[in-house]
Amino acid sequence: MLPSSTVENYLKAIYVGETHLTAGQKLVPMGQLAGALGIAPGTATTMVKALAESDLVVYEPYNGVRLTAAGQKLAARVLRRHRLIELFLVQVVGMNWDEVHDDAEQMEHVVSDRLIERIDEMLGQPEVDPHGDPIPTADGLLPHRALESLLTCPLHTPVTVARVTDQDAAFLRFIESHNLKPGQTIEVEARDEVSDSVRLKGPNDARVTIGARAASKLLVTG
Amino acid sequence: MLPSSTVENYLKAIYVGETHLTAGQKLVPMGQLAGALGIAPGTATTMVKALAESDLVVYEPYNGVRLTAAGQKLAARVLRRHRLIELFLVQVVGMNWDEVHDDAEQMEHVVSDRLIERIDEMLGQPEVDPHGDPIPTADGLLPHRALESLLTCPLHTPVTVARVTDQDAAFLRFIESHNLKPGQTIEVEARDEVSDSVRLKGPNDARVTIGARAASKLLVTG
DNA sequence: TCGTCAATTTTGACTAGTCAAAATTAGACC
DNA sequence: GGTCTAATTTTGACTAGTCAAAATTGACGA
Repeated sequence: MLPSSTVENYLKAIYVGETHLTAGQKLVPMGQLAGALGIAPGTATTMVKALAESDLVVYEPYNGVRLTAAGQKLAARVLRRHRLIELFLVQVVGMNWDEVHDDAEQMEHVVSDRLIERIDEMLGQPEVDPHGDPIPTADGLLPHRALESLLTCPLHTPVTVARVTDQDAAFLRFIESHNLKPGQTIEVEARDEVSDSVRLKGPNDARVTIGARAASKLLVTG
Repeated sequence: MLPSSTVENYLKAIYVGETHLTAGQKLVPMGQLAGALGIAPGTATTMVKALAESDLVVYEPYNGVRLTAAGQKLAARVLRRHRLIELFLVQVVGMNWDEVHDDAEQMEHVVSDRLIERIDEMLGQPEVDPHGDPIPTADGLLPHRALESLLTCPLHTPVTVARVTDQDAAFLRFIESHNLKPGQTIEVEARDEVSDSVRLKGPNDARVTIGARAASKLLVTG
């Protein structure tokens, strides 16, 4: 049976949740899942039990949940659709990268495989979406790149922005207005623990100082 | 409150149903509505009563249902989205006209107004979709063209195909393979009551004979 | 006027998904 | 060990949408 939008959203949230687990953890806590989906905790419990019944997840009461191979495959499929659609809306339709998330969120559940593969073809089998998030392949593999954040990359060394891990529209507009979008070359000039900030040299030698929290969301390659 | 996909589908079906009413009729019968939506008759009754409660339709028990002004506006909006999306998928994405219906059917309920208006702009405020179906304007007006079908147009006179009123993929492929798509110029050479058929001269003087039922679905302008 | 029949409505039941609030549990702390 | 707390699960209830089957209605012909 084909999964409902709701099921797809649960799987996607668990998938993403798993990638955010801190070392040693293997399960996504129910509270976190409920928070990510914006639903009541009890609802998450009920639904996850049903997902476990369908062998899409492994559920350990009071501990949390993780995807089975089948669940992973479905989640990757949804993520693939989401990211291809985002890139399509930016590249082909000409929307801004800060306004495509919601449409992609809806479309990912309804468009046909044929349309998705047509989009993939038009875009030339892209590897990343407009935010630099990797696009799972058609057979469910998520290409992994080892990236550093602006909090950990070397100082005074040119690096290229590769990924922005926050979809908030206002944040994305900030990034864009300071020429910090993926592809741009920048340099970390200084980090300051006390003020909790990072000073950057952007293109055209423009300087910006951003908070550590924001800096952690900008991933770069050397 | 924003209407659910289900409500939108009911309104759309009633809207289309109203245009198919034979002279003198003012209401769409419940059975026809249920048939068009592929649901049980009782379900249609229940839902239509709810729609009446929201002042989207006027419901006369045992007689049928019709849209109020508010219902019409919503239905036209959905139809506009559907047809713009179909044209977009053909024109921009390069899909075939016989394979866009289902995607449009789903997408019409979920894409943002912003995306729709962007599409409208890309396509240059088109008036008709790939099947020649008119696209309602943003304020809910459905441009009307007086068209004749191949059953009523003059014989031995060049006419231009303007609209194909059947979304069935096999039918559309047939039309396409015989060069009878909207825009093509053809001529009715003969009609035969007894054999229930119509003989056409297509482009390149190709001859085709089609049934009256099929002929009634091809609308032309002089 | 009456019966018949097809269309329509009503009824009762079911699924998916959700919440609020009460009950429970695991783990941390003393 | 005992206690407290925060997270989690359970419970009961609700909404939207659906169906099958029984009951009703209205129109039509005899």
